[in-house]
Amino acid sequence: MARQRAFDRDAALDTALRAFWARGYEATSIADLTAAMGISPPSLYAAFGDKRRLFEEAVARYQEGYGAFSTRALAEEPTGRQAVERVLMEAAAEYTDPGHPAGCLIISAAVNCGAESAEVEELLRGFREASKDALRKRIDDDVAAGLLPAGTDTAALATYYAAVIQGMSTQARDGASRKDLRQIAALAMTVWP
Amino acid sequence: MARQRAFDRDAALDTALRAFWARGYEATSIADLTAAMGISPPSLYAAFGDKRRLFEEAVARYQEGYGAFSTRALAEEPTGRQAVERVLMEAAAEYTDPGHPAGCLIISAAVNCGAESAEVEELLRGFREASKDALRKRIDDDVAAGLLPAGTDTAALATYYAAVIQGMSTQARDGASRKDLRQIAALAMTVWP
DNA sequence: ACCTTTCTATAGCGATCGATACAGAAAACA
DNA sequence: TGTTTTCTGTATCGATCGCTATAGAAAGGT
Repeated sequence: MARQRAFDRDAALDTALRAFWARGYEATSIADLTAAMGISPPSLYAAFGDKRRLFEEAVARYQEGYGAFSTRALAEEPTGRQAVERVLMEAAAEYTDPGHPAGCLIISAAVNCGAESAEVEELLRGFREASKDALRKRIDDDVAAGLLPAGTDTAALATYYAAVIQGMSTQARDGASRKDLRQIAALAMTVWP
Repeated sequence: MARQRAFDRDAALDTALRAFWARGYEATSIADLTAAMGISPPSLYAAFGDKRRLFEEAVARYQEGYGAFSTRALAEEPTGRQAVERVLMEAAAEYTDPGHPAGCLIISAAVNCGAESAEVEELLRGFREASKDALRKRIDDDVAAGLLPAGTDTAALATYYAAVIQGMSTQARDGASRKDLRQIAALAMTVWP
């Protein structure tokens, strides 16, 4: 028996996610967010807590949506090689999709953080490390399956592909085309032992 | 016939450069800078103009100092291949030097900028594009010298190596070791045609 | 129609942002 | 030593930061 919310919480969260994606955590002010979401500060705080929790929720939504291609590729492809190749190719497509900001939110949204939001930077850093570990586990599978020679330095390979993906995100934010990123991905796959 | 500056302008600029390098342009406040440089705001403004000009001067100093290894490598090595390999190997060393902040200032100091400092972001973006062009010109030399087959997509190679370098910077800022970066560099060189 | 509850918008909180007005202090010249 | 000039620190400017107190508006239950 009470008044109900006048805005679509999910749509507002998606708008906030895109704002953080485009400009980063600290550079996106509450005023920017409320203007983009079409609501006033008290509505934002009532629905999402505070700026940090809104960001964390936006990151979670990103991981389940725009950024889920990576987890899907690693889970669905039969071999580590195919999984890595698909991650790279889908990243090339996703990072240059004109329907949303360029690059990867996890990689680029909390790079320049002051001391007060160092924890936000650390949060994304943790997700990046988790992605690298996921790559490595999948490459380890190929060693276990005999598709890669025993003794292959899978950690080095995973670090290499993580770096390539992060470079692709930076290139995309600098204006590289989908074709540019596909060529990076194709060249990076020639490294596979 | 007047009072002279009580602080070392060069040392203060180096301190500011390191602060920007560690936290980024917007996240480094005037209060942070004056505290690190050991001077008061009026002294900073008298010596360097304003925050943006101080940053631009810090970037110029970076390019002539910590970041000059890249220009040197491209100029001094006899072939494009050796030049690119040396850039990657020296980047691995430089990005993880414990004597200064990790990674590359040009790549990481102006990623999350608000609308008001978009020009700063654009400045570094331009330097990144110039670096990529310099890589390409050096790779073109190898095609002209017959070291690479005619018709080699040198732009794609340059974009690839630029992406790898940017990924190395991100990895270094995330805590990767010098050995990690050397392995990325070595793997990246196996792509060379 | 009334009451209760939760949403909404306006306005403003203290803190910090980049940048300065002001006055005192120090160095080179007379 | 006195004058001039520029540097120095304190204290503060208006604007913006993240966030919230307050009061009015809207929706469900009776």
